[in-house]
Amino acid sequence: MLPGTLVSEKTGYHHGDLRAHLVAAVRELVEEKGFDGFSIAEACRRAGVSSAAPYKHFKDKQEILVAVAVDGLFRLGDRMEAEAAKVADDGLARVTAMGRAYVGFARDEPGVFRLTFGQVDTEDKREMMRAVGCDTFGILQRAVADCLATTQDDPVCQFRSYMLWSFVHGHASLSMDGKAEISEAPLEEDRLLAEISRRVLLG
Amino acid sequence: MLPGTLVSEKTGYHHGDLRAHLVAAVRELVEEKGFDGFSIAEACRRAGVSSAAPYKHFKDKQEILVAVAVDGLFRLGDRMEAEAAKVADDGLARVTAMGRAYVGFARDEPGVFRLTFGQVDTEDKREMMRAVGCDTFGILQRAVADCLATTQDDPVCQFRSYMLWSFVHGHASLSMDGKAEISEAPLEEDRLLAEISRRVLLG
DNA sequence: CTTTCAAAGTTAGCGCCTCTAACATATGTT
DNA sequence: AACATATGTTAGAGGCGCTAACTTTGAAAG
Repeated sequence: MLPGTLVSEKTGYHHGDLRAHLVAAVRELVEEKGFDGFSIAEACRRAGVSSAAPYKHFKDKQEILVAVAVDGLFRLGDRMEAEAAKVADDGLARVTAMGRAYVGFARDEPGVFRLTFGQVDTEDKREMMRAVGCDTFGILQRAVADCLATTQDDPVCQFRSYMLWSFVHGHASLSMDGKAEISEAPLEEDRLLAEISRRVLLG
Repeated sequence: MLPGTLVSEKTGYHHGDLRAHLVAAVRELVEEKGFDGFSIAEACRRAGVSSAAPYKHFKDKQEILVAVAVDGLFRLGDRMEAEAAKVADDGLARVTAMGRAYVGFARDEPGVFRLTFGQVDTEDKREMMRAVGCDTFGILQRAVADCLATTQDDPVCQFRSYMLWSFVHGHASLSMDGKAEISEAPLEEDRLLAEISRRVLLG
């Protein structure tokens, strides 16, 4: 079965697709209770299995969280591409749209966002997150290369892509839980994102 | 006694200054094990008291973490001011120096940094963090106002201060655990920070 | 100097959590 | 049909957060 298709109901003893259901349950719980403060046990109750079941699919709690984080990273990438596809064929506008998608994701799923960009303990999982993160960052890099009329491996493109990423990631993190309101400036988000893109890409 | 002076040894039954010792122990543990994955119980062992002792000083675990976060925010502010004081009387250079201090703090104390800018559950504690965060952000705002030859309450100053904060916060977060290396560009940090200040303040 | 009392420790223990071991049941291959 | 494997189960060890009830201590009040 394709991963991520939550179709099968529990067929008596076996669950059907516990792995995906668990990831979904944990995702919900991470949003509801924060990514500390939730428990695997509760996700099990929600998925209708015993609290030992997850360990047939995951080594430990950390591995489940990584699965949720990877899933989140993919959805973030999809959202960026979708938002960029909506706007006209203008490089700058597309980059701005990606920023909007990024911030929107952080605001819609703060728990997953924090998980995705939080720490990972073990080395192999860090490597996995790095690989998937690389793909997602590549989406932005392509748009920037397009905008600057250069290639993705151009150091200038990479430098500016990273600047954009920093900017948007920072704003997303700060605005997520109201820290942006420390600055009393009335923050029109669209203006901010457009300004950011302009200053980085055309400066 | 001044807060933060960890002098008194345990005098038989009473500890002397358990509150400060606990905060220090938790700070260490948050660095060692991450801010999930550590336990109050372990901090107690390290401070040489029973696992029930903390609850004479703090309502719950969350309140201890807030204390560590607030402490971290103060130290971040101090570090920013110290780094800025080192450089010549040039507004732009000072802002850059503050960025360097911010990123340095994140790299030296990633656990505390994540804690400080992570979520807080209860409303009153969120309010406390907001107040202290406001003070710290004010340090940057003053430097920016100086640089733009305007006042702190000027909307332009606030807008640009926030842009700087986003930028630096984003870079700090991403570089902390190697996510910056996703971009393969050789990142000379000083150049990056200088570029950021320039683009935001002079753009 | 004694008495008293609040502050700040202690032990005991409940309920919940993570994770393991041993056992049970379904599925699919030969 | 028989077996192997994957994926469930229950039982339970060990750890943690937090509370209740008790104890020690230092210091203020008489």
